[in-house]
Amino acid sequence: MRWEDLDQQPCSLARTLAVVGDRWTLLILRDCFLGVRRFDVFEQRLGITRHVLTDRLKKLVRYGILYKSPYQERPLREEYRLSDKGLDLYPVILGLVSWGDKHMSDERGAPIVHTHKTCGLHMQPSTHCSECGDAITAKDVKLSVGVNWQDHLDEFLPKKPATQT
Amino acid sequence: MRWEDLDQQPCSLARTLAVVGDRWTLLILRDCFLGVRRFDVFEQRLGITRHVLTDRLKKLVRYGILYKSPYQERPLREEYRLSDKGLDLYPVILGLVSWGDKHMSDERGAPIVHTHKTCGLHMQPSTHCSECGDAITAKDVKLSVGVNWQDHLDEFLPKKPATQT
DNA sequence: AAATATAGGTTCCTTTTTAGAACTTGTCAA
DNA sequence: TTGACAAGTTCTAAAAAGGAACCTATATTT
Repeated sequence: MRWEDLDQQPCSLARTLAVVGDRWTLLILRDCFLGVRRFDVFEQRLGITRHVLTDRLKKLVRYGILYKSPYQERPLREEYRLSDKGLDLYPVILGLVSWGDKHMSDERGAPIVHTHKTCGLHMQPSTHCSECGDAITAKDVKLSVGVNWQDHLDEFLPKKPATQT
Repeated sequence: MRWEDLDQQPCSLARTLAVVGDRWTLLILRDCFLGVRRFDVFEQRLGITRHVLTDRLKKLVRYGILYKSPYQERPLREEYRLSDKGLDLYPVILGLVSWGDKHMSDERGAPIVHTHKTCGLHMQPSTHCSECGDAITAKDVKLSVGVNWQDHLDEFLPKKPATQT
């Protein structure tokens, strides 16, 4: 299976990872959220090779997460900017950062602090139910197969269920 | 830079990606959240090679995201289970799935439906401020460098700020 | 007793990705 | 005329992943 073929899988996680699930893409997007827009700035900040950077930017444009916008002519130069689809990835980045703050940080604490403009306080993201608004954890949610996907049931559930303890 | 050296970077996103930022790890964890615990079940469901699966499971154990638990002796067999640190990754998975549901799904809709046990409704995750509880998007949050990290400022902010439009 | 099955790997070789450095193109400034 | 700049492309080498066969201890089947 070629990696990008994951975007045809009957799983939204696999489809998302087909786009952002490699070594570099989410770091590129982090820099986008920090305001980086130009090829050479990505290159210097990330230490990524030009070849891979070119490839990843093209892919992000192809999937509509970034778009190219000219900032000068003669010679034509374009910068990369987040589309609405790209901005929608913010909760994902925030989730990853928050997990890292909690589980991977050293004695100096979190490198980046998030300030909520509305209330003015330093915040961590908290995941809530879209329907009732309650905060949720893994144990509060039950997964089931969507009505149009019943024929893929065997791909979702383990073939050999783990023993319950 | 070796990939895993990212876990020393002054960025919680990079540190998190050092652990889960490769092609397979988040798909393995998805299966963990669906109840998969054994080597051969992961292998069959994912179509991953045994070599890479061995490597990723070892890494997840090394970082304390999974732990091995014996389920029989003679011969000793162990299964892989999510630790609390692993369970904390649930919001990340939910965020990625939710983005895929919105931006990568076809006419059949979301393959997996999430039911909130408390309210009984199908839900999408919603990201909120831990302090005031309001729902947030990318535009509601301002990033700044933590007090113990001021000397790394140049690594956080673009060296050549993008022109504002 | 010998052969087969099972779970969880390891080994070996091939293919694909990534790294690292040099080269390209159009334009402007010294 | 030479050099700089931005955004690539091209080349070779190294690292990672894919694919298949082999290994080990035990239990079951023939």
